[in-house]
Amino acid sequence: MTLSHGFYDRPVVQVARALLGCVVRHGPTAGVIVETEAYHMSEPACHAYAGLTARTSTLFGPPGRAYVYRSYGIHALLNAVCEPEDVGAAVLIRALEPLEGIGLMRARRGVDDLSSGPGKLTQALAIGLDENGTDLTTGPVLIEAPPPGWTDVPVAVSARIGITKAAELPWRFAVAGNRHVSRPWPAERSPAG
DNA sequence: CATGGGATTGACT
DNA sequence: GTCAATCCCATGC
Repeated sequence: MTLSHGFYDRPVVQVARALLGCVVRHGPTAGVIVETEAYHMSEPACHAYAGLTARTSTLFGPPGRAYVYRSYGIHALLNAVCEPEDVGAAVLIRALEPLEGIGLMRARRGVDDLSSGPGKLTQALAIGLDENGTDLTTGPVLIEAPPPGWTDVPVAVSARIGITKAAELPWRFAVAGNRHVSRPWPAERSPAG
């Protein structure tokens, strides 16, 4: 079942956590979200921190839309816009566990590592800048509720990756123990050290 | 109009 | 571990 706009009209950190186990679908290809990060206009790592510009207009738009942008001139990264209109916030989809259309995804990628990273999953699902601003409840890119077996998954939390500002915020979420995450999960601190 | 930086990935040492 | 590739956009003159 496709998620409603109301799902996204909540604090972005809450949505980032709730998206774990949900399904991203684009045409014949689909995958289960196993890693996310939250971004909010109140902290400098978020593109919306600079205010409303041509680039960030999608972030400040209504919740439930896709924010797709180009990173390092090479990769397209997929986000889900959250919180009410005029609040710049989004959840970055960082990793998927392949679910449907795996053969097509492998053909697009050319390797066996299909979607364990934000730039990889957009290539596997053929999501590009054309999808920026499209509605995640009507497509072409859809996000659906967790399938059987993916509800109430155990959640691991850590700091966000690959940023230089506000890097200390614990706004990265993943399905605990899942092997499709983008980078090795930080070892949990044990009493023995 | 010129310049600088970035929420990444892949290849190489 | 280190480093280059490469496009869009924000900023400054």
